Amino acid sequence: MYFPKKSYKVRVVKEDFAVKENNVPAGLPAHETVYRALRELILFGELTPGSAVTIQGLVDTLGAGMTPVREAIRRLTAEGALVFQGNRRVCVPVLTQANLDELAYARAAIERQLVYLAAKNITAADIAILRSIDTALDQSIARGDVGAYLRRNYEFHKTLYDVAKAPILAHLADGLWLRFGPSLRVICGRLGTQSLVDQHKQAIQAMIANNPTAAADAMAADVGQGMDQVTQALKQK
Amino acid sequence: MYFPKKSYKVRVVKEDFAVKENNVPAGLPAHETVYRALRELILFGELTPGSAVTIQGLVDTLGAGMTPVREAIRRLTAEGALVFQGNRRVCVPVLTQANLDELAYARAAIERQLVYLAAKNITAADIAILRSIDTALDQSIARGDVGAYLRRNYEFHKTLYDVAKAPILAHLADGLWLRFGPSLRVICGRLGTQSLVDQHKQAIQAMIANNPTAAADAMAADVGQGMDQVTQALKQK
DNA sequence: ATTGTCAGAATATGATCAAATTTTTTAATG
DNA sequence: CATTAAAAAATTTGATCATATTCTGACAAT
Repeated sequence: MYFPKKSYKVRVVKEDFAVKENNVPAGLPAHETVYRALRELILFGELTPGSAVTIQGLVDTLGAGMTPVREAIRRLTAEGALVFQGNRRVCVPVLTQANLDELAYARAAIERQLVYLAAKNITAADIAILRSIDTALDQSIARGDVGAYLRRNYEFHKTLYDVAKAPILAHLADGLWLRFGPSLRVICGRLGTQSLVDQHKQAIQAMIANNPTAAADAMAADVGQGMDQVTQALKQK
Repeated sequence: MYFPKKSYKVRVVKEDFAVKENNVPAGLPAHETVYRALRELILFGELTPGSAVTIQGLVDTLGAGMTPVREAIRRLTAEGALVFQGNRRVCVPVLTQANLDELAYARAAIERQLVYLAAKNITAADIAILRSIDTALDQSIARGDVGAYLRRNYEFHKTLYDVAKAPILAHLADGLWLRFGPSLRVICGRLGTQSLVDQHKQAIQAMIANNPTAAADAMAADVGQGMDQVTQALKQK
């Protein structure tokens, strides 16, 4: 006889102090949870370029099993957010100037098209959302809150990707964020939020004016500015 | 003092009998081997769009353990070569017309820059290699050998990526091949090699003439032609 | 149609073994 | 003796597998 519910309940009861404990699949599979956590660490956390990422370390930190951790690491390695170091170790990549040039080209090309498509689809409600994110972003800059700035900025771009309804291009763009995110984080942490500029308001204006090309140009310029900041900071180091 | 090389050598000699034993990783880790095998299956094998990919199936087929298979699948999912279907199933994605448009844009943009960079680096020896690949490619077409054509064509582009010395862009381009490879394969299998055209010779001429922009344009056109063929074939289905 | 049951596939864990690095020990030389 | 290079042990971490548990879709019975 087979009683899946029953046996599951028994298991939970047996460890019932652990109702929302770690190893009980709340809703998402563990490998997905670990992936998201590690992704956050890379984009916004303390995982700076050069940091070693160990399987055992994540097993301890996140309280997950080996297999899910392993899968999350492979996924992020495939996306370029982590690199193999020949021996079996994995770390957050350190970008060279040539790497940054590649990223700048790719980001400009992909982001331009995404914003072009987004501008053709965009609704008044979407614009309102973008505006509220941009306002929060400005406040983060004024407050000097680097972490909040990084998240808001990402959120702004990500919202446009959603509106574009181009899943492949959005996935590519997301992968590029993962690659230069750690470097951007370090730079901003060093320089603060004072020197930060963007083209978000120009892009919003162009979208309101129903001018996709102008919006695309604005965001391509925005991306270019961001990459330039990283490049400049890298030179001075 | 610490000399990793030395101690490594000693270790290898000590166990040198266990060269190709069963669960002893001969040269590459199992997860890497499985990844490459699965990648080949997707690019050139019988894994057509829509095919289901099961963990058990690969465990049986490739004679590997579950964990390495799992890792390979996650990697290829992150690269877009496979997709999750919400429930725990994984399959080779079926591309929509919109997807193909996204891919056409991304491939043209990335490939153009890669060829531009390659043309600036290229040596006479590289040109000779490209020519020999292109000759073999033409012979494959004449023979009507679809499998060989696909491999040669990939090899031609891949060689240019190497010459470009732009690892991030090359990785992106590689990921795009994985996405449209299965569709290309199906189309070629259906239509044969008769209608196949490319811009390889024009690109080679431009590189010999030391004209990176012309070479980049030629290969962007080549990519465009390829994507058009897939688009046309998809419409007729 | 709804519910219950089941087989099969996916998820996840911990154990085990192999590989890489650090630390310690040993030996040799000036 | 001190210094330093090599070897050996110890530690940490990665790779793999066997196994237990959970989930899903299909099918049968009402």
